[in-house]
Amino acid sequence: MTIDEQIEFLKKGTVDVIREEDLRKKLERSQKTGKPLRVKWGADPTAPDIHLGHTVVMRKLKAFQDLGHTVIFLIGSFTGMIGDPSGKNVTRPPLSREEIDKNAKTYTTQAFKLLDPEKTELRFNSEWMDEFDAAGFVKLTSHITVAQILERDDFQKRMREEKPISMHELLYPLVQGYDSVALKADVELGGTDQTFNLLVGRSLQKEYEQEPQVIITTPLLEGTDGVEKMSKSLGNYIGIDEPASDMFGKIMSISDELMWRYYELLTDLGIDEINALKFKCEAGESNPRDLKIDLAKEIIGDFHTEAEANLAEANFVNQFSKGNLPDEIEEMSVASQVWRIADLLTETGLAASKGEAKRLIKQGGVKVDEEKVAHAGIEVTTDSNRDMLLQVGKLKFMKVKGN
RNA sequence: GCAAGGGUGGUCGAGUGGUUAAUGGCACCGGGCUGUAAACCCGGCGGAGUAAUAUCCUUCGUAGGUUCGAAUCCUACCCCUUGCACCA
Repeated sequence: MTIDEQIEFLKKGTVDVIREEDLRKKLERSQKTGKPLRVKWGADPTAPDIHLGHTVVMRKLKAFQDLGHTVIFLIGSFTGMIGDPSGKNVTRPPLSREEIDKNAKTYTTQAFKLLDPEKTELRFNSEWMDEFDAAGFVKLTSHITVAQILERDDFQKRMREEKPISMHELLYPLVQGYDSVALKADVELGGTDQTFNLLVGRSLQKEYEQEPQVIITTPLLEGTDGVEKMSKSLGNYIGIDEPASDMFGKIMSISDELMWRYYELLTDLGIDEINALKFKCEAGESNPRDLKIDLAKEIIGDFHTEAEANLAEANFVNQFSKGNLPDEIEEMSVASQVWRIADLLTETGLAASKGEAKRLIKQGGVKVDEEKVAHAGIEVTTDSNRDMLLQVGKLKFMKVKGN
């Protein structure tokens, strides 16, 4: 690839590259000297579950690796105590060494589903942050001004709204920026919410007389609801270690509109290819369901085998397109007795409370042995000789047997 | 410490004595429709109880109190926020 092609390749699906000339310079030098670029990516050690949202930036890191560069996967073992200021943060209790190691291990195991371990360097920022004494740290803070830090959008916003900003929160961007100094990073990647922090890295590197890093930001992926950004706490995420069938189902349930966004940010298809698909879809030549199936298989392929992806598809078609029962249904045994149906639903956990069970029945969402339950007064008998099939809605199935 | 504002159901956010288990949005759940677990439409969304009603219980930071009746008024306490405090 020529340098121009490399830049195009690296720019796809990003929001900002600051600055492109710097990137070109670095790429050229790397090509000439054969020395790979050091591409930094930082992660918080408190939330080791990677979801598709994280993979947007990870895919970009992979792109760098494909060009021969080195990814530095930085675990913010020190910064984790602060938490990136978002307005709601409070100081977090420091994690123990063991917890951090454990989370880091989970993190890397998941990350290496996409990244090449051979070209990845794992680091922790407590390596250098723990070295600081108070005097040293004060000295570090002297490299940036209050005004510079307060420029950050959410600080501005909180000042305007008279919301609190704790002193330690101001330190977060500073420490993250210093990490770039310590690592001599050439490039740092992050979501658009990281722009400010990444820029601090640039200016600190200048302060320390290093060549400033190039900053590349990627969009924040919307979660399955299509509105909020994907996050675990909002429950709108698709985790990358979820079973293929779960991933398949979740991807099929995103809106048709959101599908395009996922195509753009979560697959290797080029923009032109995606536009072609979109065009065909609008022209009625292909239907969104099939495109969504392709998308699901494409994404699942990154984290599971092809066979698993195909099986997930087959199960989906079987269950939802054809309305058949799923292949695998959870089994459970309960006391052999006469049950009022609502009691059995709560006993098996298919309903959280009797009130909910009755509501579900009233709304026509409960079936026993594929027969709709008419009202909550119905009684059923469990015994050990046969399985009774309970069904709540379209997704919950259970075989129940007396013991 | 002083002054002011605030703590409501998964979340955001109304509500300042009585049809308030508490408007509305979001999330979520069920049904309908469909080429999709999309969109759209309808319904639900504290617990117990009933076939269904009835009924009962618990809930608006905590604990008391006033009242026939309180998320709403009073008292104390806890927590959060902003401002003030020196130079004046």
